[in-house]
Amino acid sequence: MDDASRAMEGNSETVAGRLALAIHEHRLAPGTKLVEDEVGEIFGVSRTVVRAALQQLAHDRLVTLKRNRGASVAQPTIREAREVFEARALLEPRTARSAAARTTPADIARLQSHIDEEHDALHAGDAGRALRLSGLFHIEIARIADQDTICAFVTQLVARSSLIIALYWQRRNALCESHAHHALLRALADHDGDSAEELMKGHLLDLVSSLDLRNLPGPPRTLAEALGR
Amino acid sequence: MDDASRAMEGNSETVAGRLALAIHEHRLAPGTKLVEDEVGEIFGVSRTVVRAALQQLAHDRLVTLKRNRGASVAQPTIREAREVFEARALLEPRTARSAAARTTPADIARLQSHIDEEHDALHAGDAGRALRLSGLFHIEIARIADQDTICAFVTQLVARSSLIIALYWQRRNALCESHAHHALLRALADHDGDSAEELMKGHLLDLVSSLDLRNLPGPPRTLAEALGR
DNA sequence: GTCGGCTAAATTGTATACAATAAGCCAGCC
DNA sequence: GGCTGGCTTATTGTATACAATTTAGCCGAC
Repeated sequence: MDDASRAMEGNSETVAGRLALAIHEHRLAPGTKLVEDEVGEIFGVSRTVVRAALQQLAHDRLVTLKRNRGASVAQPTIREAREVFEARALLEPRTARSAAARTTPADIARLQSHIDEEHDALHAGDAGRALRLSGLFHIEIARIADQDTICAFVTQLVARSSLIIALYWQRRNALCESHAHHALLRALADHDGDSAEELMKGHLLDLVSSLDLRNLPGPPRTLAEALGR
Repeated sequence: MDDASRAMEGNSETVAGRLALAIHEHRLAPGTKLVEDEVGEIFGVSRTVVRAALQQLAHDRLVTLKRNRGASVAQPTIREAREVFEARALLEPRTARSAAARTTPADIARLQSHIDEEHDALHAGDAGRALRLSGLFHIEIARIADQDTICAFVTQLVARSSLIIALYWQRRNALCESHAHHALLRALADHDGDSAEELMKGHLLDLVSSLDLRNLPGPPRTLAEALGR
């Protein structure tokens, strides 16, 4: 707990952002207990601001908050995982279509840099960072569509997806097939709304199919595990 | 500030819920300043819990929170109003379709009671309560679809719609044409997903068209109003 | 008479103290 | 030996105290 790791701005948004980043990059595993005093000492702030940050994260479903029991990194159930991707399926394809009509060269450059950075991170072995950049790609598309409200929803869904991937990832071969993102980039550059919508729809289906959402081995193993032994 | 009006449970969710209800029923107008001490005294809790409640409402965009400047009931811009209804257009029609496949007689009864209560409230002159019940109808449909995640989004969007209606309502004739809701109820009862989706889509379009989202007379009248006089 | 800065009041931001609740632990009992 | 009971500790819930910031009003200078 050296001084370098603390002494940042004391506002709760910074703390929430740092925690969210750690969750997003899979440095904080689902189920990890987040004790207020500990977090506060790490960031050099009091419990007051830590509590505000945790409540913020709980509202985004990144953290589970039980009364008198404290906060933990959320463990989405299989049902919740399905719901998140169903919501994304409703929002993102049509949003990609809207984005295609508004994409500027600057947007293309930014998306391309995301793909490049993701590629670099993957080859550097930093899968967490790659995953986060992959999510940023989706958020960026919602931003290009100039829809703040939908962008906020997508941002939350992408963050929750990161937790879902941490729990239910199965197909370890192609971590984040940037192929799909590259194809999307092309459709956006060509202002081809039809293709963008279809590509996004297919991409999300691919994502879901890369998860193991069949049985219940993940979070609800409290009882099952105890009975199995 | 009699004792009857305070002395409820001191948790922030209760306070947030009470405030949200007041906003939803148009008893708290957009732009109203929410001073922490005042709210705390009204509900008989300390600023700590009031702050938590306000942050919660701010996350739902029902309240605007500016650093060192406090909280106010949000004043959605025209742009935000459009975005909210665009998001609803993406989420609700398809959700109504899903709901139609799962609607039970108990669901029908509950929806019917919402329509009836809305009718009663309207004839009793309680437009605020009618508006809230009208919103509950939409939320109930998302709940029937058994989609907690989408339901949470719809809940937030309905609440924000209430603020938008407070600011931009124009067509005063048919307050909440329960005709549309009644038709939707029929489609759900018949498990007619196609009709439910179409009816919901049309209903949302009607809602938007009943608003005056053209010029900028609403919230940004800070400068315009001053210049006009 | 108006503009500028200065002071005071009000309000929010943060930390800490205390109370309440839950979890862990040891002892005693069946 | 295992279980139950109360005690201890750790952690959260809430209130309050203090610091920082904004806001309003006022006085003085130009």
